[in-house]
Amino acid sequence: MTSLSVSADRDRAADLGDPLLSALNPQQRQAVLHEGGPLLIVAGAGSGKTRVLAYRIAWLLKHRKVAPGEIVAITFTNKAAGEMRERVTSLIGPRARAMWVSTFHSMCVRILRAHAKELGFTTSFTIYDKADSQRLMTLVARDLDLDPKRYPARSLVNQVSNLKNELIDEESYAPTNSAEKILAEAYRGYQRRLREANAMDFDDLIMTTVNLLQAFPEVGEHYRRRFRHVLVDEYQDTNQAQYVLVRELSGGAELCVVGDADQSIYAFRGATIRNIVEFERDYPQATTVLLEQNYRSTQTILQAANAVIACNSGRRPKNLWSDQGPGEPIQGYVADNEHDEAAWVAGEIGRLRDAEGLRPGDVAVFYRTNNQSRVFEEIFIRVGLPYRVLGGVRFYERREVRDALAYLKTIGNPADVVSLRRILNTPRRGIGQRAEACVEALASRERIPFPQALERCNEAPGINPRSVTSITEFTTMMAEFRSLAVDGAGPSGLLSALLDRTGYLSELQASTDPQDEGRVDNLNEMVSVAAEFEQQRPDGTLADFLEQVSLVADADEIPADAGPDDPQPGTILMMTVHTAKGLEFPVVFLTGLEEGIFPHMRTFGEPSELAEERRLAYVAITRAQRLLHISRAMTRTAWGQPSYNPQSRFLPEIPEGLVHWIRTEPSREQLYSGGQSAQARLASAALSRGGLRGGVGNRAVVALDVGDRVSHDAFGLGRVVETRGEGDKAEATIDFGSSGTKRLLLRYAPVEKL
DNA sequence: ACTCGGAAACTTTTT
DNA sequence: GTTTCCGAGT
Repeated sequence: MTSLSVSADRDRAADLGDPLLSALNPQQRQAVLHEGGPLLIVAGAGSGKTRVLAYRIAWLLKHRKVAPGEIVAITFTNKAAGEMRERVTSLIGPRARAMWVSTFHSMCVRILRAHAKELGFTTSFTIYDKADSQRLMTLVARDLDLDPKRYPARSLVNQVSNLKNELIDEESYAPTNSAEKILAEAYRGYQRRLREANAMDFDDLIMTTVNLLQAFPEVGEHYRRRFRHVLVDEYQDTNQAQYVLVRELSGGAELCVVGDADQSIYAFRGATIRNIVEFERDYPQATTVLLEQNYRSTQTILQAANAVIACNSGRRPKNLWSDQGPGEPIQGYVADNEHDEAAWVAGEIGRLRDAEGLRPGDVAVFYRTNNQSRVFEEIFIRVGLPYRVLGGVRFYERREVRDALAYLKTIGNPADVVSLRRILNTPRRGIGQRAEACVEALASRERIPFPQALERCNEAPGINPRSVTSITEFTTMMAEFRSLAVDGAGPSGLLSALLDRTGYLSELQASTDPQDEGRVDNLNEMVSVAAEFEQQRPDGTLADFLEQVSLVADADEIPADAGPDDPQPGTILMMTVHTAKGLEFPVVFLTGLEEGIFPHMRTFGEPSELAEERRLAYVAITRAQRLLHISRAMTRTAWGQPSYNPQSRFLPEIPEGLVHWIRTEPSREQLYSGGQSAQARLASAALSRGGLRGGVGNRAVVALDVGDRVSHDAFGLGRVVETRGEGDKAEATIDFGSSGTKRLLLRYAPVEKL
């Protein structure tokens, strides 16, 4: 669209006098008003993407005579879907409820449930998550007598997942070598078992929907006729299967996709950046709108982000800008080690709190990998700063919760063998491996499904009569639960009944393990979740409940935005950079900027993976609104051994003038004089006693020369290849043979000269 | 049938 | 260093 027509649109908006448009900048307005061909909105970080999507939908409903039922808006997260629905509702009222605003996966479940029969499933099919899939694949691999060392179930599941993301089903997969032939066999066995279990895994939800739309033309036609507008959020995160799904759905619709190639950080899950990069080739009639004005950060922060991402080659140039002015410089810190880094972060937060009333809730700490959170937790506890770690073990991944859900799944879908086998002997009721194997043998001999073999367990060859009794008791109990469900017991009633009747709850309550107390709490929470579900959806079925639980990772992990006037101090949020995507914070600490950490060691070999690490850095930087801190540690304990890491390549990519370095790489004199580090200051300030690790960094330095043979606690025997520096800074490059060649800072490395 | 101990692994994870 | 999984022992 030309700028001429933009101004024409603006005039029309003025004519209409609609306040919807006055809150938008010209590019945003163009995106909202665009009519006709496919639309690509390239939305830089913080450029008001969600607002544009919501306003566009509101505009469609209000001014273009589009009915809510003719719109489908697809997101990746439930949170994004919820936010979008809420924003549209606040713009145009409750009419918005008839729209389809959902995640890829829940949209697909909705379609699949409606057509389950055609596909050979019942409407209450079970959705398997990664853990379920892995258990199922373990069964398949055992069936095929695969060596679990050479073909771990984990790896097979991942490979199958990749194939499904490429829409290659088990029939069309053409193996070309022996390893692939094994994979093909595993794939077929896995799909057969899924069908027998009346279950689909996450990737099936997408692939099967595509197959459905393509194999049943009248079904595809139905949805193409229904949807006049298809909108897709975070388009850079779509994989091949989702790409085709969107194509199939939008055949008769106006398509609008929003995304930012520079924020594509999920390639490892199958997302392919090509979908957004090649949008204009896929859809030659496409119009592209570029949103570059940022409403989140200071110009300083944006300049840093722009400079770093510009180092990626082959990208569409984009220049984020802000009218907020330069703001404060970025604060940089080079720490001695990860404890010192954490101490600096803690000290800085304390200082900002005292000096300018910063609330902990305004602060976020980012790191590349989860294990980096520990040192921060330690120091925050010690100095008394309130914090929360995002993204640990999730509620629905806890053992007791999964057990309870497995009961519900087995009740709702008797064919679900993975859930059935999970609870068969949980809590312990004397049905061990031996008994299970006997039933399994019966199943394969009679060529009947496992649940049926369980019913006929007395026929199982070589089974212990005591096991038969236990199994009969178990199957009777499950039948009772099913009749409870048939008689109208809701999920919460069923849950309470089974937790009680199975003895699961009483076993936990009787336990002396302190962890089990929390498990009881979690199960109570589970019952509350179920009760809440019944209240919200009185006619919701057990399958509906299980669907919600399977497709909603965690409802409210991130506390609602408090806002600057909130008297609540809030808590510091700690998370990986991946988790931070889509969030924003007044003050951000981006930590661990070291080669091997960020960018991660595993990405070194692959330029495309390094480019993704850089995008990750870009995402991290653009989360900061007002003040960004960046830091790195000279040495860091990894896998129990200290290692020296040079600065991250991303650091020198930030223009020098933007960063104020509080502390740089210490000179030798400073190292000798000891002081100056945040860790040392914190220790001398006597914030606590005894907690600081005295051992680290105080090792006597071994004098080494090239050619010396050494022994290392972890790496074993090695030979010195090169030495550099002296005193506390002395390093040596040592070839450990099969353990690889390492560069070690001798002050820290546990090496002995032989 | 269960428990304990040693070996091995070990990025990121919206569904 | 920490966690997870498998196998041997009780």
